[in-house]
Amino acid sequence: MSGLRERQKADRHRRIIDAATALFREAGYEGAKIEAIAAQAEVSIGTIYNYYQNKGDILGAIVSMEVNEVLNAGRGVVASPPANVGDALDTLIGIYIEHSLNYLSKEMWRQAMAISTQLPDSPFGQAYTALDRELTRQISALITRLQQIGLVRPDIDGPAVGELIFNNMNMMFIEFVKQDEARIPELRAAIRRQNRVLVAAIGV
Amino acid sequence: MSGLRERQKADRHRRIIDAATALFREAGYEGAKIEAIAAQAEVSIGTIYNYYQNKGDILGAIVSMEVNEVLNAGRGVVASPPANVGDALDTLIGIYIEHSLNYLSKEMWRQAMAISTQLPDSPFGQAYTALDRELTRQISALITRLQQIGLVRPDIDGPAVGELIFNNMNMMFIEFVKQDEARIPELRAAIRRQNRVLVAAIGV
DNA sequence: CTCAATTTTAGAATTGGTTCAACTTTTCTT
DNA sequence: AAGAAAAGTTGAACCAATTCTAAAATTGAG
Repeated sequence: MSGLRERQKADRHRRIIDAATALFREAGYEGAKIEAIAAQAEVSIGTIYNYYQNKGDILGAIVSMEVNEVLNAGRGVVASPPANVGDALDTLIGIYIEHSLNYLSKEMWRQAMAISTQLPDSPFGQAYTALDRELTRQISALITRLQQIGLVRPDIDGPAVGELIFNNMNMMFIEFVKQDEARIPELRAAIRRQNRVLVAAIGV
Repeated sequence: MSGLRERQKADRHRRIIDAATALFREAGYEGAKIEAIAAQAEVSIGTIYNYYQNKGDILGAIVSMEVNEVLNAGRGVVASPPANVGDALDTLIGIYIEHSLNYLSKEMWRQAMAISTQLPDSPFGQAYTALDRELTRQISALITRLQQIGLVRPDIDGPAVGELIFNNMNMMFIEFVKQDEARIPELRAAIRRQNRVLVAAIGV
């Protein structure tokens, strides 16, 4: 199992990701040449393509780590949400949005999203779709939780509402990363406004 | 004004678009090489790049025509909508979705959407964002129209609801084009289900 | 311990979008 | 109608992602 080859492989994986993370941030996705990533990771170009199918998959590995962190952070809110539908949603969405630029620049997000629609069947494309689904599920889970607490009407279609809220938030986030000058507070305010009608409709 | 040069220019534009449309459909976006488009349009590679900044802008020109047609078709619904909030929304959204694959394949949509997030400042990126905004406006206009008719409560925030509905529909459409096996009736049914809560909430 | 099988690496070759400097065509001026 | 200026065209050269194949390293059987 854990022979020399295994350790070397893990080590090379880490070196490639570290090099790519640094270069993507410094030079942007397009600006980070595979040759440079290979050089910085002390690995050949061929090796990179042995580990990742294409440049996008390297970015994908980084994005996946980021989204998983966000999902983790969200679990706390679902477990014990603020005692008010509007605040509960705003808190969860706030976690998603506020974390989003910790490790990834807007340009990296743009590229990641573009690749996931361009190549939906690539490893990263599938992983990204799965992550979106988990985020949707988490929002639906929050609605369900609020129904249990008695803050949301029990006859509400939780999954449908969760999808609606996630899809709207996601599109708003896409527009947000497309505009370099857009700011997080305005994004959150816009989403709150959009959710208001819904919050009024589903609250007891 | 309408000298020889103008006519030649218009003719070359048309030839390039015709060649690209044919080749994109035959070989897919990636499969349609610029060299082949140039050959079929009886124009040199350089000329193509004189008319369009990059390959994506050629696809962009085709997508824009398609979306404008859809916007036009939607105007009729806004002018005289079905006498029921749910049906009105479903009819408008139905027009968008049913028209969507008339000229463009799913693969072409994927590429177009990817490019618009990847290069939001390219001519096509900006045009695509503008088209999305117009679609959003049209949905909001429908809500406003329904308020005038007295089918939607007058205190409802029409623009916010329009954004919510468009953003949800758009994300659903993105997922739809990402899956080659997804079918239009199921897409429409899923969107109807998501909109149901909202429809109930805004109806008088 | 040795060596053949297997896995992995290296980097040169390929590919296809994009750029650019030289050449043509059209238009304008007189 | 001639010549200069402006506008547009051309395709070979460039660049960076990806592919391919020969060479190197690791493993495990005997």
